[in-house]
Amino acid sequence: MDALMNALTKCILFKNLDETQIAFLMRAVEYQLETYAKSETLAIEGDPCDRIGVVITGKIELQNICPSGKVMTLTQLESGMVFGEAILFSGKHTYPITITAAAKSEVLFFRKKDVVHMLSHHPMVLENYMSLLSNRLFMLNSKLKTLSLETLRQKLADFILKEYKMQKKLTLDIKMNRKEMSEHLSVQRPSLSRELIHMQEEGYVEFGKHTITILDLEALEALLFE
Amino acid sequence: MDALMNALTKCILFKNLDETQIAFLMRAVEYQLETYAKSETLAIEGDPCDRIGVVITGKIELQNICPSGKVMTLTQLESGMVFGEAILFSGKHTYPITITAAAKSEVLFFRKKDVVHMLSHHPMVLENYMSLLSNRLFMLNSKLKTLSLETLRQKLADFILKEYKMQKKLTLDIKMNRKEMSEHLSVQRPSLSRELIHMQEEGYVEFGKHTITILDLEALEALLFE
DNA sequence: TTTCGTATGTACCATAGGTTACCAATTTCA
DNA sequence: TGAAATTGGTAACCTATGGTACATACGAAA
Repeated sequence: MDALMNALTKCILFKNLDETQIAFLMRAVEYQLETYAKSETLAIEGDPCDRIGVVITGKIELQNICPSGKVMTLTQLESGMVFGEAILFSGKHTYPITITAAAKSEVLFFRKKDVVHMLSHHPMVLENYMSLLSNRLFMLNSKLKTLSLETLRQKLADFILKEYKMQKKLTLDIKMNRKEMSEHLSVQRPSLSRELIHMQEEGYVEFGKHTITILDLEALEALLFE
Repeated sequence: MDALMNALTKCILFKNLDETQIAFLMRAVEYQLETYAKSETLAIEGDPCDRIGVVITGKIELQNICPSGKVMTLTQLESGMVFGEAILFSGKHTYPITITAAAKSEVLFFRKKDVVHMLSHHPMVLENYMSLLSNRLFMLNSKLKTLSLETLRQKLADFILKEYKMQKKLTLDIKMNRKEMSEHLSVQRPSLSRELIHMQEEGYVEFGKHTITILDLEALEALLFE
């Protein structure tokens, strides 16, 4: 039970609640604690879904399994992390992906009615749940914006401007090496090198191994709207 | 007040509530009804946001305004439609876009505390709000998946397979003409024609003006995972 | 039927960027 | 310090697709 409470206090749904409050909530609802062996499947795409899961121990993977059998791992979930929270309240009540245990794992499940009970009886849980959905929406939106950039130059400009917003200085420290950077932007490394050089030649930026200096901020911004 | 109730009964937040219930809720919370002239700005990117808006009359536009001044209209909202619902509960409390009135409009605003009041006092509103966020998440997810397809061939395969799922037959009726179809896939019309022909030559499909016949379903699916 | 307009296919070129191979520079480790 | 491994830049090549212009075919109206 220690591991359980440990995971729940880390869980974003119970943020800002202390152990007493969590214990109180848990006594008021039903839940299912299930154990999975390594490589065991929790659910495959299309399976009905009427509850959310909270990872207590182990490691859970969300995967896209193609008809050809190829597996793409989308995310790994660890102790305290939640899945299924959007399916519960959406129109579609089936898993859009496959869920497997990457290690021996314990998962705590709440049915919709119990989730609703917690939401309506504890304002903080409601707030947390809404934050979870909202923040995920924001993240997706920004991913979408990034993906909708057409040229490598635009992707680079977007990347540089985002760093600028975070670092708030014209000479940016770049933690990644070129390989990592190219993967981050999902382009080829030589293509990245080439474009960096072109942008330097054209006076947008100057770069070193682990720095990029913005020379023409406005021009960079303008690139995103061509 | 007639227009107001008319809009609210259409509003997704109050789905499955009758007028009496809506009126009851409205009496329990504060709200602001504001009027905007055509072209008036409700909020610009970066403005603080601590309330959601419901369009009562008129037409509201969500726009992305570039530093260069270029305006991209993202969506038009009409009577009953909601905006700001994700900002309210996300970590960031500023508008990520600009909002303007495309016509003389009335908008009803609820502050966060009033939204929370409605959510926690009426389970149906809670359910509706969650559905709204969840469904939007799903939509974005599927958009993201579509956008992440790299080649025109993959986009086409994805399009055809989606139609197949909906129409559940191998000979698909295509309502759009080529121009509309190319815009839907955001590619050039001649490029689309070219690729359709290649895919026909290679035995994936056969097509006519307003039909596409799937010849090799598995091969089409395989295209998406290359 | 003829004619005009629109939808569609075709052809051609330009270009971005993937792919690969290679070399130089730097780092790491013995 | 020297050798091997890693990293970054360079170059050559190729393909997908955008862009444009044009031809053809079809459908509607006169």
